[in-house]
This record gives sequence, structure tokens and C-alpha cells, in this order.
Amino acid sequence: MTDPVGATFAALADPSRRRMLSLMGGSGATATELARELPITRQAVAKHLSQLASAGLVAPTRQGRETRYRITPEPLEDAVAWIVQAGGEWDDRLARLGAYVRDDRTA
Amino acid sequence: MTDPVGATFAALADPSRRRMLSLMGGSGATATELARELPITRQAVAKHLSQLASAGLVAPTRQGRETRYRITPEPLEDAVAWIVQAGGEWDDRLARLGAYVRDDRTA
DNA sequence: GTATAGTGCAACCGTTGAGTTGCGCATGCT
DNA sequence: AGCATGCGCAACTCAACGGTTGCACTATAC
Repeated sequence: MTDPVGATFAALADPSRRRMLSLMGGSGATATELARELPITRQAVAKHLSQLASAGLVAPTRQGRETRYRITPEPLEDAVAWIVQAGGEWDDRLARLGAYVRDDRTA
Repeated sequence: MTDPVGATFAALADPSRRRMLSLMGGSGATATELARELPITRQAVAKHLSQLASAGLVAPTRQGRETRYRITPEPLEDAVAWIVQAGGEWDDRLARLGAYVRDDRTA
């Protein structure tokens, strides 16, 4: 996609997808595991996972008959960077946050 | 809305709306001003502004026949807070950012 | 080898979103 | 008063999204 930040925000806009990200934690999760914890079918979960993967927020690893998805946090950092760049001009806390992010990235 | 963070992310997902937020800067902007800088009609801009207002990202101020919209950055901070809380567990930079946000909010 | 758990694809449906056009109302200028 | 500017509402089109059902494929277990 030619709009990575937009894709990230779009992915985070859906409550099911946010819930899935929270659920998968550091060890990741499979589609059926997530479907067990959510009020939707496994296929719906799979579609969400595919969208999260398209946005680069998640990466699949197939081992045997399982496909485990893990978070890849880089797009999240980019999203935060956009917010502080857009809002930092008129908000002190975001401005300080922006300075902090820039420091951290060049460190 | 019963999902403020989701509304914020949904609002930020659209490139026109992100562009508008960048354009309005500290002094704000009106619908017709924004429409002049964007490849869409004023009515489309107005609809975007109404969505931004619903998400709490923007507040209208009517003076005379103009309606000037200004950014209200609080939801942006909440969105950043969600990201660092969700991703801080598996990403060092986001984790440090999370600690920084918490410090800043309680300071 | 056969059953089973896990995955992936495809079609379909209802809803929402982005955008347009067209019109009417209010405010300001001359 | 009269005209122009800025807004707001309503109806419409078109595409994308969230979710479902149904089926086929692959790998593990017995």
C-alpha cells in the first residue's frame, strides 16, 4: 500500500482487531485460539489477521498445521510518530513526546 | 460513542482527514478554506469535519457566517496511550515511550 | 488408513463510508 | 433592497468492510 500510516490507523480502528492484538501478547496466537476468545467465527478472525498482516502489524509463522501470528511493532511506532508530528504543535504533552521519540530514534 | 479510541483511529485512517488536521494548524480553518486546498468538494470536507468533531478531534466555533474548526488534542493523547500500552510489552522503544507518557500525565 | 483439528478460499449479505449534486438558509457587503 | 459568500441538509452512487456459511486442503493422532 502507498499509505502505510493510514493502513495502520484503519487496522487499529476495529475493536475486534485491537482486542486481537492485545490477546496475542508476546507469544503470538493462532486464528482458532483467538476465535475461541471472541464472539465471531474463525473465518472472521482470519480475515482480520490478513488485514493486520497487510498493514504490517502482524507476521505469520507456519509451523506444522498451525499458523501463529506475532506482533511487529514498527508500524505502531510510525503511527505514534505521525500523531506527535501532527499534534505536537498545539499540545505541550504531545510536543514533549515528539522530542522524546526523536531522541529515542536517533540514539 | 462507546468506543472513543476506535473513533479516533477511524478518524485518522482517512488521508483527507489527516491532511485536514495538518492543514488547520493552530489557528484552525473553515470548511471552504480546506476545500480550496483539497481535491474534494466543500460538502465532502464538511462531512469529514463532522466526523472529526464526533470523534472529539476538532471543535467548531461559529463567528458571523464562518465556522472555524480547531484541533482538540486530548483524543490524540489517548490514542498514543493505547498504542504504547498495547505494544510496549514487546517493543523497547514503545515501552520507554509508555513510561514517559505515564510520567507526563501524572506530573 | 482413517478420522480430526487447523487452515485457506470463495460466494454472499447488510451496513457503513467517501464522494457527488442540488437546493435552501443565513450572514455580510454595497 | 439586492447580491454574493459561507453553511447545512438531503438524496443518490459506488466501493469497501464486517460477518456469515460452505467447502476443500494439509498435517497430526490413533
